[in-house]
Amino acid sequence: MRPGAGEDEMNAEDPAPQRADGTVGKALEVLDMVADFERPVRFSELLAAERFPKATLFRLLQTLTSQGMLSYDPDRQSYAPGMRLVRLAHSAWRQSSLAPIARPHVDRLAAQVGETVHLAQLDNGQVLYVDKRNARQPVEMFSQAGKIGPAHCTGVGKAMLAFLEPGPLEDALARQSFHRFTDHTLTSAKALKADLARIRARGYAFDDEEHEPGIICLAAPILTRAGRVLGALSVTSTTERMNIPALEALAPGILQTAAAIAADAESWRFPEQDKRGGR
Amino acid sequence: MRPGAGEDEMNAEDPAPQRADGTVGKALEVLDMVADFERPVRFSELLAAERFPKATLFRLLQTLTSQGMLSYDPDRQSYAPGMRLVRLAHSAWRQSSLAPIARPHVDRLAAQVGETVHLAQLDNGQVLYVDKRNARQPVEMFSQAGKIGPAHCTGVGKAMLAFLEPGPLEDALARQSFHRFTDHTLTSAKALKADLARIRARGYAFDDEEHEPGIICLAAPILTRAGRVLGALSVTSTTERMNIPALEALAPGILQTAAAIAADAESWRFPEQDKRGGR
DNA sequence: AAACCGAGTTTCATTTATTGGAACCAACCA
DNA sequence: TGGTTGGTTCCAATAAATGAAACTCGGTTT
Repeated sequence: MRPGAGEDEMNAEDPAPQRADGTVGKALEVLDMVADFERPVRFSELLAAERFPKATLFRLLQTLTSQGMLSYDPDRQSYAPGMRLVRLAHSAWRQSSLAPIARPHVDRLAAQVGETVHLAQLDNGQVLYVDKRNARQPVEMFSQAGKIGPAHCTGVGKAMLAFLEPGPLEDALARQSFHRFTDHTLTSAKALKADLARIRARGYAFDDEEHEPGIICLAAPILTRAGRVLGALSVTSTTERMNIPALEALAPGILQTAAAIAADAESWRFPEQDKRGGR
Repeated sequence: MRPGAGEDEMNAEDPAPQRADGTVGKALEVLDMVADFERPVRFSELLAAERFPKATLFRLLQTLTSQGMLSYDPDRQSYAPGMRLVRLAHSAWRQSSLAPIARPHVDRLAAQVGETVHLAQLDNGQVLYVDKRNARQPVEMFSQAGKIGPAHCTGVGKAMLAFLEPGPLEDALARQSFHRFTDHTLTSAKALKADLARIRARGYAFDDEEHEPGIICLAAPILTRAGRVLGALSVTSTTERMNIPALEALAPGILQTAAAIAADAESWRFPEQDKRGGR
């Protein structure tokens, strides 16, 4: 089994979502659980929320804490994601995300259109924002990079879904909540697929107030020459300032930027540096 | 053994640095190793760099990859930190770091002094930058937040070390490389301790070109009322634009900001929200 | 004050996953 | 063709994870 390969021919009917490779998988599941709470969480809350037996959960938490992946506040007796994650994520962001490569292009586009620009990637069927240029105020750091969002009702999400292979697409669709955020939200796989077909034909996606009322956006996928989805790029505005046709006028610039990012990403090779960071 | 507690009375002579709780520890060690390379890394490179036997390392990598903690590029046959880390770090940054609480204060200070401002915390004896305000251009995202640096030769590092308890201090000192970056770098624990005493007396630290030539900074610790080190705050400039006395003139503002952050951090309690993110 | 409680922690025999030496496979040289 | 490197798989030995139950410790209740 090659790690990266996207197994097409897995049994289509595995009962449990077949997570958890051994102990490490469980530990990471706990880690996710703590992170999902978005606030310090107590042992008993985790215990209630999870299938692990007391003692097991306890040891898992201990291990993660002693490893710095979680931090424990003895006063409040609560766990929170630890700073080691931030350190690790720094590396991840720098070398696995599109952000460093795309930065100059995103900067240019943002300056050009004067609206908010998002750069996103697909992570487990969810949209993961990896960079953002806010028209005015300085970038909100992590509060945006690292944030996840739904794919079924965002421009970047749909732009990426539209160009997925059938296998990964089904997988991603299965992970959508299809939660209705607004009147315009597409709330079924069928409706979404119809839109995806249009997006594929058109080359870019709209979000016409599907996620938040008053917020519209145009998004283009970032694709390798071979057609693999790398990410997506979007320009967001409000119905007050703009409308869909006005956004569409920006499409050429956005598509061009997306293409430029794709080209850079593909030609990118890591310099064969041999120096190690000064630890 | 309470997870968070800083065991004072552990046998002072454990031979190996006693890492690795079980499998999870090993997996995380591999993760760190991959991250430390700061570039995609091949199986054999990791194998050479590490004590794990081939098969073990292989399985560890498989597990981490299938969990999304690493990404694997089949073409180049190389591993890199995965996007799941970015997602997790987002949570960590938001709730475990000082950054969200400190933001308004950091903003204000940055506007006031017109120089680069850093917010840092101590992570395993290293300085971990959690936020940054760049005098001019928009914030460099992760490229700064999540970055680690040496503690022995940076303003924020020394400001934090100076107010550590003897136990944690010794631990942190033992982790310093004491690498000489410039002529001014303090390269021994003895010299550093002398400086820490001055810092403790003075209330703030200088970095007088100890890390980079031409770069000077003034840093203040962020302390709880009880005296526990939460982090540090610094204003950085260049010898071209400023000098040490000029920086010292900014000290009151920096100290005041640090105090304000500490006060906010201490009064901060997480709102007892019960809603969960819309997964 | 004694009994009770519930959250958190530890123990220990049982079960299970991890381990790693060795064999294997597939390219790529020479 | 035969050697070599780089990566993957096997499987019996082993070490680690497991989880039911017992325990501890503050704070309640009766």
